[in-house]
Amino acid sequence: MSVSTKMKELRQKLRENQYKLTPQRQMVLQAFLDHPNRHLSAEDVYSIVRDQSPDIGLATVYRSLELLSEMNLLQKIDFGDGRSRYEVAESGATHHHHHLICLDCGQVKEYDDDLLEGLEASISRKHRFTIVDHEVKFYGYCSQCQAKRDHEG
Amino acid sequence: MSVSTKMKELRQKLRENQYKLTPQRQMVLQAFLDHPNRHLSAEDVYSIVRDQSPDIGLATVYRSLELLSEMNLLQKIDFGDGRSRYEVAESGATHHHHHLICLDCGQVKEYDDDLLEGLEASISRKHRFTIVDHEVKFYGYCSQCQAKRDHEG
DNA sequence: ATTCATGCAAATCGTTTGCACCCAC
DNA sequence: GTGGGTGCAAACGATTTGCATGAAT
Repeated sequence: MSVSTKMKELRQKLRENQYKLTPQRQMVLQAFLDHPNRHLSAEDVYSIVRDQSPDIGLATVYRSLELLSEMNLLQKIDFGDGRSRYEVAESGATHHHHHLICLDCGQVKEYDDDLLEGLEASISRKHRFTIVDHEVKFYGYCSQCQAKRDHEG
Repeated sequence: MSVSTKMKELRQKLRENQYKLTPQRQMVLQAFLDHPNRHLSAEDVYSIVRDQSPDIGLATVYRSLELLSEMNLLQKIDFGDGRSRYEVAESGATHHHHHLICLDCGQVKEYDDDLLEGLEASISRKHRFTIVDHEVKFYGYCSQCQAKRDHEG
């Protein structure tokens, strides 16, 4: 649970896959550790990392994000806003959280999911489809924006 | 349920919103009626419509897709393959289907959803979030691709 | 030393937009 | 007739790629 746990995981997984441990890759992962509960886009990461290391290239950020996702250190998510976003992947394989996306302010809330595991099994059987992952998004209005809407009629 | 039902709906909704009924808009909708159970991208529609009307512009297809979605005749979906896809929207407001996406061949199967309505209510209450829509995707392997994988080990 | 990673700029791809002409109303 | 719609080409924004240099092993 210490700050360096994920970083050690990075070190180890890079070695396993014969990739090199570069400062850029560490910095990209660190950006996520420094901004928990956020869903950073490539540009977000670029701007965070550039504060510390102005010479880093945006392409390197993209390449690092892809690599970290392949190694399951990051999870790529798509909120339909035209750019990919990423978050630190949960270690436990199947049990992850999903998102409540506000259609007004764009805020993304997380919610923990337990209820879909059973559903998976029945769908899997019924459709002869081996399910390895699922993704659930709820669209609506957060309490603030809902209040706003109530006022405006 | 006849072929022209949706087309009449188009005519009516265009009028309601003071938009004009053009052959291009009709042809775009017709492309979906002629290809049921498919999830057409803008390029797909463009190539279908161009057979009949070679002078149509891709931009017009995009503009029609946007308009038809706004009027809830089409539903925009995102399978994360880098392009937006569309399908004819279900008339009943809340009850729609979801998708099983094969990670190998990319095939998309549909499945009917009944079970999430109850879930919505409890999430809505717990998170103070007014839910207006949801989207569920299951990722995995269709029976053919699963068989292939079993052979290859 | 070797191999892989980086930074930069150019290329790519889906989608959007500006504009002059055209057509549904 | 007029205002919105179209086709075309150019612009756009996110992401990818080619290539020469640089750094981790």
